[in-house]
Amino acid sequence: MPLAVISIPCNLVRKDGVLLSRGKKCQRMDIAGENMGRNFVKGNEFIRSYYKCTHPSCQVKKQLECSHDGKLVDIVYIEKPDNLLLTGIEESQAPNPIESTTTSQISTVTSGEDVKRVLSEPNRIRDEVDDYQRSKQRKKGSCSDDSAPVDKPTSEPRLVIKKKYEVDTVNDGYRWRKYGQKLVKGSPNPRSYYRCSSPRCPVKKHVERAYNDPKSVITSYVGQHDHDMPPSRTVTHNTTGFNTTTTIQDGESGAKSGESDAISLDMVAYNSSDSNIKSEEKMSSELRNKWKESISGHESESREQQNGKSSATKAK
DNA sequence: CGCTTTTGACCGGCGC
DNA sequence: GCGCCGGTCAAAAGCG
Repeated sequence: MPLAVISIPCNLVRKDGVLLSRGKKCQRMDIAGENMGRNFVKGNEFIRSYYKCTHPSCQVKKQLECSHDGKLVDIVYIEKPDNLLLTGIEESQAPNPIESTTTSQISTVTSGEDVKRVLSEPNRIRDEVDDYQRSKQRKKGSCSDDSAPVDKPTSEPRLVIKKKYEVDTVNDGYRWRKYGQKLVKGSPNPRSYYRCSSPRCPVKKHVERAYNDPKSVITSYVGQHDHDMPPSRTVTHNTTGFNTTTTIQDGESGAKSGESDAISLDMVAYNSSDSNIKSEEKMSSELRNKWKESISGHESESREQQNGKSSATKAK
Protein backbone atom coordinates (compact mmCIF):
# COMPACT_ATOMS: atom_id res chain seq x y z
CA MET A 1 0.00 0.00 0.00
CA PRO A 2 1.56 3.27 -0.98
CA LEU A 3 1.82 5.53 1.96
CA ALA A 4 1.27 9.19 1.69
CA VAL A 5 4.50 11.08 1.90
CA ILE A 6 3.85 13.55 4.61
CA SER A 7 6.66 15.38 6.23
CA ILE A 8 5.12 16.91 9.26
CA PRO A 9 6.66 18.28 12.40
CA CYS A 10 6.11 17.02 15.84
CA ASN A 11 4.27 20.16 16.71
CA LEU A 12 0.79 18.98 17.12
CA VAL A 13 -2.36 20.90 16.79
CA ARG A 14 -5.78 19.81 17.78
CA LYS A 15 -8.52 19.85 15.27
CA ASP A 16 -9.79 23.06 16.78
CA GLY A 17 -6.52 24.67 15.86
CA VAL A 18 -5.08 24.95 19.33
CA LEU A 19 -1.39 24.50 19.31
CA LEU A 20 -0.45 21.79 21.70
CA SER A 21 3.25 21.61 21.58
CA ARG A 22 6.33 22.79 19.84
CA GLY A 23 9.14 20.52 19.07
CA LYS A 24 11.61 19.29 16.59
CA LYS A 25 10.51 18.24 13.23
CA CYS A 26 9.88 14.58 12.84
CA GLN A 27 11.47 12.35 10.37
CA ARG A 28 9.28 11.40 7.53
CA MET A 29 7.52 8.42 8.84
CA ASP A 30 6.79 6.86 5.53
CA ILE A 31 10.50 6.32 5.23
CA ALA A 32 11.90 6.42 8.67
CA GLY A 33 8.86 5.29 10.49
CA GLU A 34 8.38 1.92 11.95
CA ASN A 35 5.20 0.16 11.08
CA MET A 36 3.86 -0.88 14.43
CA GLY A 37 0.88 -2.80 13.26
CA ARG A 38 -2.34 -2.76 11.40
CA ASN A 39 -5.92 -3.05 12.51
CA PHE A 40 -9.37 -3.33 11.17
CA VAL A 41 -11.18 -0.85 13.29
CA LYS A 42 -14.45 -2.00 14.68
CA GLY A 43 -17.29 -0.06 13.23
CA ASN A 44 -14.95 1.39 10.70
CA GLU A 45 -14.55 0.22 7.17
CA PHE A 46 -11.00 1.45 7.01
CA ILE A 47 -7.77 -0.30 7.76
CA ARG A 48 -5.77 1.38 10.43
CA SER A 49 -1.99 1.16 10.38
CA TYR A 50 0.19 2.21 13.25
CA TYR A 51 3.57 3.83 12.85
CA LYS A 52 6.03 5.34 15.20
CA CYS A 53 8.95 7.58 14.49
CA THR A 54 12.19 5.67 14.44
CA HIS A 55 14.13 8.45 15.99
CA PRO A 56 15.11 7.25 19.48
CA SER A 57 14.10 10.42 21.21
CA CYS A 58 10.96 10.97 19.25
CA GLN A 59 7.82 9.56 20.69
CA VAL A 60 5.53 10.51 17.92
CA LYS A 61 3.23 7.82 16.68
CA LYS A 62 1.06 7.91 13.65
CA GLN A 63 -2.16 6.15 12.87
CA LEU A 64 -3.02 5.82 9.22
CA GLU A 65 -6.47 4.89 8.13
CA CYS A 66 -6.84 3.63 4.63
CA SER A 67 -9.78 2.39 2.68
CA HIS A 68 -9.62 -1.07 1.17
CA ASP A 69 -8.60 0.32 -2.17
CA GLY A 70 -5.57 1.78 -0.56
CA LYS A 71 -6.80 5.32 -0.46
CA LEU A 72 -5.53 7.35 2.41
CA VAL A 73 -8.44 8.33 4.58
CA ASP A 74 -7.16 9.72 7.81
CA ILE A 75 -3.94 10.39 9.59
CA VAL A 76 -3.61 10.81 13.30
CA TYR A 77 -0.38 11.93 14.86
CA ILE A 78 0.14 11.25 18.53
CA GLU A 79 3.11 12.69 20.29
CA LYS A 80 2.23 11.95 23.85
CA PRO A 81 -0.63 9.80 24.91
CA ASP A 82 -2.11 12.32 27.27
CA ASN A 83 -2.73 15.41 25.30
CA LEU A 84 -1.20 15.63 21.90
CA LEU A 85 -3.13 14.82 18.86
CA LEU A 86 -3.14 15.89 15.29
CA THR A 87 -5.43 14.57 12.69
CA GLY A 88 -5.46 14.95 9.00
CA ILE A 89 -8.52 15.84 7.07
CA GLU A 90 -10.37 12.89 5.71
CA GLU A 91 -9.95 13.10 2.02
CA SER A 92 -12.81 10.78 1.44
CA GLN A 93 -15.07 13.17 3.19
CA ALA A 94 -13.61 16.07 1.34
CA PRO A 95 -13.00 14.98 -2.21
CA ASN A 96 -11.84 18.44 -3.02
CA PRO A 97 -10.43 19.76 0.19
CA ILE A 98 -9.71 23.11 -1.25
CA GLU A 99 -13.29 23.60 -2.23
CA SER A 100 -14.93 22.09 0.74
CA THR A 101 -12.98 23.27 3.69
CA THR A 102 -12.66 26.67 5.18
CA THR A 103 -9.81 25.68 7.36
CA SER A 104 -6.39 26.88 6.63
CA GLN A 105 -3.01 26.36 7.99
CA ILE A 106 -0.33 28.20 9.74
CA SER A 107 3.13 26.94 9.34
CA THR A 108 5.84 28.85 11.04
CA VAL A 109 9.35 27.59 10.76
CA THR A 110 12.38 28.57 12.64
CA SER A 111 15.29 26.51 11.61
CA GLY A 112 16.82 26.83 15.00
CA GLU A 113 14.42 24.34 16.28
CA ASP A 114 12.60 23.57 13.11
CA VAL A 115 9.38 24.69 14.52
CA LYS A 116 6.40 24.33 12.34
CA ARG A 117 2.84 24.80 13.28
CA VAL A 118 0.13 23.29 11.29
CA LEU A 119 -3.50 23.88 11.75
CA SER A 120 -5.60 21.18 10.30
CA GLU A 121 -5.35 21.14 6.58
CA PRO A 122 -5.85 18.75 3.74
CA ASN A 123 -3.06 16.27 3.41
CA ARG A 124 -2.58 17.20 -0.15
CA ILE A 125 -2.05 20.79 0.72
CA ARG A 126 0.30 19.87 3.47
CA ASP A 127 2.36 17.94 0.96
CA GLU A 128 2.56 20.87 -1.37
CA VAL A 129 3.64 23.21 1.32
CA ASP A 130 6.12 20.77 2.65
CA ASP A 131 7.63 20.20 -0.73
CA TYR A 132 8.03 23.89 -1.05
CA GLN A 133 9.65 24.16 2.31
CA ARG A 134 11.87 21.22 1.68
CA SER A 135 13.16 22.87 -1.43
CA LYS A 136 13.96 25.92 0.61
CA GLN A 137 15.53 23.85 3.33
CA ARG A 138 17.71 22.21 0.79
CA LYS A 139 18.93 25.60 -0.21
CA LYS A 140 19.66 26.51 3.33
CA GLY A 141 21.36 23.25 3.98
CA SER A 142 19.03 22.43 6.78
CA CYS A 143 17.11 19.27 7.08
CA SER A 144 14.72 17.65 9.42
CA ASP A 145 17.37 15.43 10.82
CA ASP A 146 17.53 15.71 14.55
CA SER A 147 21.26 15.44 14.39
CA ALA A 148 21.33 19.07 13.43
CA PRO A 149 22.76 21.08 16.28
CA VAL A 150 20.21 22.87 18.33
CA ASP A 151 22.08 26.12 18.23
CA LYS A 152 22.24 26.11 14.50
CA PRO A 153 21.87 29.61 13.17
CA THR A 154 18.25 30.33 12.86
CA SER A 155 16.38 31.24 9.76
CA GLU A 156 13.13 33.03 9.51
CA PRO A 157 9.92 32.08 11.12
CA ARG A 158 7.35 31.52 8.51
CA LEU A 159 3.65 31.81 8.33
CA VAL A 160 1.88 29.70 5.81
CA ILE A 161 -1.65 30.33 4.77
CA LYS A 162 -3.16 28.69 1.80
CA LYS A 163 -5.74 30.26 -0.38
CA LYS A 164 -7.15 29.60 -3.72
CA TYR A 165 -7.06 32.16 -6.43
CA GLU A 166 -7.96 32.13 -10.05
CA VAL A 167 -4.98 34.24 -10.80
CA ASP A 168 -1.33 34.07 -10.04
CA THR A 169 -0.96 37.18 -8.04
CA VAL A 170 -2.55 37.98 -4.75
CA ASN A 171 -3.41 41.56 -4.04
CA ASP A 172 -2.26 41.99 -0.48
CA GLY A 173 -2.34 45.76 -0.36
CA TYR A 174 1.21 46.41 -1.38
CA ARG A 175 2.62 47.18 -4.75
CA TRP A 176 4.95 44.60 -6.16
CA ARG A 177 7.36 44.63 -9.00
CA LYS A 178 8.17 41.41 -10.75
CA TYR A 179 11.88 40.91 -11.14
CA GLY A 180 12.10 37.38 -12.29
CA GLN A 181 10.40 34.21 -13.24
CA LYS A 182 11.82 30.76 -13.14
CA LEU A 183 10.73 27.26 -13.82
CA VAL A 184 11.29 25.32 -10.67
CA LYS A 185 12.15 21.68 -10.79
CA GLY A 186 9.27 19.45 -9.86
CA SER A 187 6.65 21.95 -10.77
CA PRO A 188 5.18 22.51 -14.20
CA ASN A 189 4.37 26.06 -13.25
CA PRO A 190 6.94 28.82 -13.20
CA ARG A 191 7.67 30.64 -9.99
CA SER A 192 7.44 34.40 -10.16
CA TYR A 193 9.64 36.65 -8.08
CA TYR A 194 8.28 39.94 -6.83
CA ARG A 195 9.82 42.72 -4.83
CA CYS A 196 8.03 45.49 -3.04
CA SER A 197 7.88 48.56 -5.24
CA SER A 198 8.48 50.87 -2.35
CA PRO A 199 12.03 52.26 -2.38
CA ARG A 200 14.37 50.56 0.07
CA CYS A 201 11.70 48.13 1.12
CA PRO A 202 13.39 44.75 1.38
CA VAL A 203 10.28 42.63 1.15
CA LYS A 204 10.07 40.05 -1.58
CA LYS A 205 7.60 37.43 -2.44
CA HIS A 206 7.59 34.36 -4.59
CA VAL A 207 4.46 33.16 -6.27
CA GLU A 208 3.87 29.84 -7.87
CA ARG A 209 0.89 27.75 -8.65
CA ALA A 210 0.36 24.63 -6.67
CA TYR A 211 1.27 21.56 -8.59
CA ASN A 212 -1.76 19.58 -7.56
CA ASP A 213 -4.24 22.35 -7.89
CA PRO A 214 -3.66 24.88 -10.64
CA LYS A 215 -6.19 27.14 -9.02
CA SER A 216 -4.12 27.46 -5.92
CA VAL A 217 -1.12 29.69 -5.71
CA ILE A 218 1.64 29.46 -3.19
CA THR A 219 3.02 32.81 -2.20
CA SER A 220 6.07 33.19 -0.04
CA TYR A 221 6.75 36.49 1.65
CA VAL A 222 10.25 37.26 2.79
CA GLY A 223 11.17 40.26 4.86
CA GLN A 224 9.34 43.05 6.52
CA HIS A 225 7.84 46.11 4.95
CA ASP A 226 9.50 49.25 6.21
CA HIS A 227 6.53 51.32 5.25
CA ASP A 228 2.80 51.37 5.58
CA MET A 229 0.43 49.89 3.13
CA PRO A 230 -0.11 52.21 0.19
CA PRO A 231 -3.33 54.12 0.75
CA SER A 232 -4.74 53.56 -2.68
CA ARG A 233 -4.44 50.00 -3.65
CA THR A 234 -4.40 49.12 -7.26
CA VAL A 235 -6.36 45.96 -7.52
CA THR A 236 -4.78 43.97 -10.23
CA HIS A 237 -5.27 40.46 -11.45
CA ASN A 238 -8.06 39.95 -9.02
CA THR A 239 -10.83 38.41 -11.00
CA THR A 240 -12.46 36.59 -8.16
CA GLY A 241 -13.80 39.63 -6.46
CA PHE A 242 -11.79 38.69 -3.49
CA ASN A 243 -10.42 41.85 -2.03
CA THR A 244 -7.41 40.46 -0.36
CA THR A 245 -7.55 41.81 3.11
CA THR A 246 -5.61 38.90 4.46
CA THR A 247 -2.41 40.81 4.30
CA ILE A 248 -0.10 39.66 6.99
CA GLN A 249 1.40 42.75 8.46
CA ASP A 250 2.57 41.60 11.80
CA GLY A 251 6.15 41.38 10.75
CA GLU A 252 6.26 45.07 10.17
CA SER A 253 4.45 46.07 13.28
CA GLY A 254 7.40 45.17 15.38
CA ALA A 255 10.04 47.60 16.53
CA LYS A 256 12.72 45.89 14.61
CA SER A 257 14.62 47.74 12.00
CA GLY A 258 13.80 45.07 9.51
CA GLU A 259 17.20 44.82 7.98
CA SER A 260 19.25 41.88 8.97
CA ASP A 261 16.86 39.61 10.72
CA ALA A 262 14.33 39.51 8.01
CA ILE A 263 11.19 37.62 8.63
CA SER A 264 10.12 35.16 6.07
CA LEU A 265 6.43 34.97 5.70
CA ASP A 266 4.94 32.32 3.56
CA MET A 267 1.43 32.85 2.45
CA VAL A 268 -0.02 29.99 0.60
CA ALA A 269 -3.12 30.85 -1.25
CA TYR A 270 -6.02 28.66 -0.45
CA ASN A 271 -9.74 28.65 -0.82
CA SER A 272 -10.80 32.16 -1.31
CA SER A 273 -14.16 31.79 -2.89
CA ASP A 274 -16.40 34.73 -2.27
CA SER A 275 -18.55 32.83 0.12
CA ASN A 276 -15.60 32.33 2.33
CA ILE A 277 -14.41 35.85 2.51
CA LYS A 278 -15.84 36.59 5.88
CA SER A 279 -14.67 33.46 7.50
CA GLU A 280 -11.40 33.95 5.82
CA GLU A 281 -10.95 37.43 7.14
CA LYS A 282 -11.74 36.16 10.56
CA MET A 283 -9.37 33.32 10.02
CA SER A 284 -6.74 35.67 8.78
CA SER A 285 -7.05 37.71 11.90
CA GLU A 286 -6.61 34.62 13.98
CA LEU A 287 -3.65 33.61 11.91
CA ARG A 288 -2.10 36.99 12.41
CA ASN A 289 -2.48 36.66 16.11
CA LYS A 290 -0.89 33.28 16.08
CA TRP A 291 1.78 34.58 13.82
CA LYS A 292 2.43 37.48 16.13
CA GLU A 293 2.78 35.14 19.04
CA SER A 294 5.16 33.08 17.04
CA ILE A 295 7.19 36.09 16.02
CA SER A 296 7.44 37.52 19.48
CA GLY A 297 8.75 34.25 20.72
CA HIS A 298 11.07 33.83 17.85
CA GLU A 299 12.49 37.31 17.94
CA SER A 300 13.73 37.00 21.44
CA GLU A 301 15.25 33.67 20.56
CA SER A 302 16.82 34.84 17.36
CA ARG A 303 18.20 37.94 18.98
CA GLU A 304 19.94 35.80 21.49
CA GLN A 305 21.16 33.47 18.81
CA GLN A 306 22.39 36.27 16.63
CA ASN A 307 24.50 37.83 19.27
CA GLY A 308 27.89 37.52 17.71
CA LYS A 309 26.47 35.55 14.87
CA SER A 310 25.83 37.85 12.00
CA SER A 311 24.34 36.01 9.14
CA ALA A 312 26.63 36.35 6.21
CA THR A 313 24.13 37.36 3.63
CA LYS A 314 24.94 37.62 0.05
CA ALA A 315 26.29 41.08 -0.82
CA LYS A 316 26.14 41.93 -4.43
C1' DC B 1 7.96 59.49 -19.35
C1' DG B 2 7.90 56.51 -15.68
C1' DC B 3 6.85 52.21 -14.19
C1' DT B 4 6.24 47.27 -14.94
C1' DT B 5 6.99 42.97 -17.23
C1' DT B 6 9.72 39.76 -19.78
C1' DT B 7 13.53 36.86 -20.30
C1' DG B 8 18.18 35.24 -20.92
C1' DA B 9 22.38 35.48 -18.38
C1' DC B 10 24.74 35.26 -14.30
C1' DC B 11 25.87 33.99 -9.50
C1' DG B 12 26.37 31.24 -5.47
C1' DG B 13 25.19 27.20 -2.72
C1' DC B 14 24.96 22.43 -2.57
C1' DG B 15 25.44 17.51 -3.76
C1' DC B 16 28.01 14.11 -6.07
C1' DG C 1 35.78 20.18 -9.78
C1' DC C 2 31.59 19.96 -12.03
C1' DG C 3 26.81 20.20 -12.78
C1' DC C 4 22.34 21.30 -11.03
C1' DC C 5 19.28 24.44 -9.20
C1' DG C 6 17.10 28.47 -7.12
C1' DG C 7 17.44 33.27 -6.93
C1' DT C 8 18.74 37.68 -8.90
C1' DC C 9 20.26 41.02 -12.34
C1' DA C 10 19.57 43.96 -16.07
C1' DA C 11 18.51 45.29 -20.74
C1' DA C 12 14.77 45.54 -23.76
C1' DA C 13 10.01 45.83 -24.58
C1' DG C 14 5.37 46.97 -23.20
C1' DC C 15 1.89 49.85 -21.18
C1' DG C 16 -0.85 53.75 -19.47
